Amino acid sequence: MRCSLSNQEQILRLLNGLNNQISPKFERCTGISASRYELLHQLYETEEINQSTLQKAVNIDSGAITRHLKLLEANGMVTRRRNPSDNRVIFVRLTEEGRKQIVGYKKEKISFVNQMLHDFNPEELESLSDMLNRMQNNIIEY
Amino acid sequence: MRCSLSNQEQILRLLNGLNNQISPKFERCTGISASRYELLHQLYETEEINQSTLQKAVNIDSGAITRHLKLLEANGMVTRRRNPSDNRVIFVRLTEEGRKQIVGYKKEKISFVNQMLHDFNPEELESLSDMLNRMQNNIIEY
DNA sequence: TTATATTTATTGATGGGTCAACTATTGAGA
DNA sequence: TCTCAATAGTTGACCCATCAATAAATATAA
Repeated sequence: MRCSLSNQEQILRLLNGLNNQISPKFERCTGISASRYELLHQLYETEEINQSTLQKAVNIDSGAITRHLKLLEANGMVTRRRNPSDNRVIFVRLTEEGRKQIVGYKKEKISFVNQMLHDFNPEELESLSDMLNRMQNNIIEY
Repeated sequence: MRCSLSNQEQILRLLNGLNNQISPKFERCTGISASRYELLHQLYETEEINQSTLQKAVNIDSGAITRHLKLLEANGMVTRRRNPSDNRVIFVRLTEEGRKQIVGYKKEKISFVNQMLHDFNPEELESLSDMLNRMQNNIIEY
């Protein structure tokens, strides 16, 4: 019944539950985790990028970025080199192999998303996207 | 720019990013993790409940339930006993101490959620809640 | 009854995330 | 110039989730 939960409180519960459901299913369907996919996708769109801007784009901790990239490098998906003019930063880029692989991942991702949102019309997608962004902004200072 | 991402694909990215943001912030503000809160809340609403129905309500793995409860039991928040008429199942209930504590958590949670959704009108909440549920249903078979 | 299947809970291995402490490099001001 | 602050990345400790393998109790069917 859950009658004692306000609509607002429900949202949080739904979000958390939904994410717990999505993560393993996404990975099963696509062969890659959602964060890892976003990371690769980000790399796919730019020639070369440093880790801290990558981190901001993907919304995970810099420690997590480091570990992802070390693994991807070991798997030959990515190469890294220091910025010669600033030895603190590291430039990351996809290898040829990596560029090929991500195409396959993208296909799987799209088909997963299509299923998940198959009954959403464009206005709903727009509105959902807007609301998610607003939530994120509303807690940005915490 | 992210021009190459369809609206549908964006949603998944937003959801993942949002959850990564929410989890630590929720915990900082309320003093408890979102899943743990839901678990306690569920217990708050029923006298006594067994772990497998608890698991379905909170949407996490049964292993996670076990570990949460062991910790909560160690902290004196819950008690557990076997069902005398079926020794496989374990009944869980809040202690008096637990009931007191959760009231405080609930206050913190509500204020967090109020901030996160402060600019949402009732129709939006309704619609958001509906869409999240639909997404969950759409991937239920995966 | 006895063998088999199902259900409930637990545990270990693994992966992904945070935070905080640390190193190394660069930048800026006295 | 020299010191101090800021920035980029790495690492270890920790939490929370999944999955797969297990144990124990019960249900089912031959």
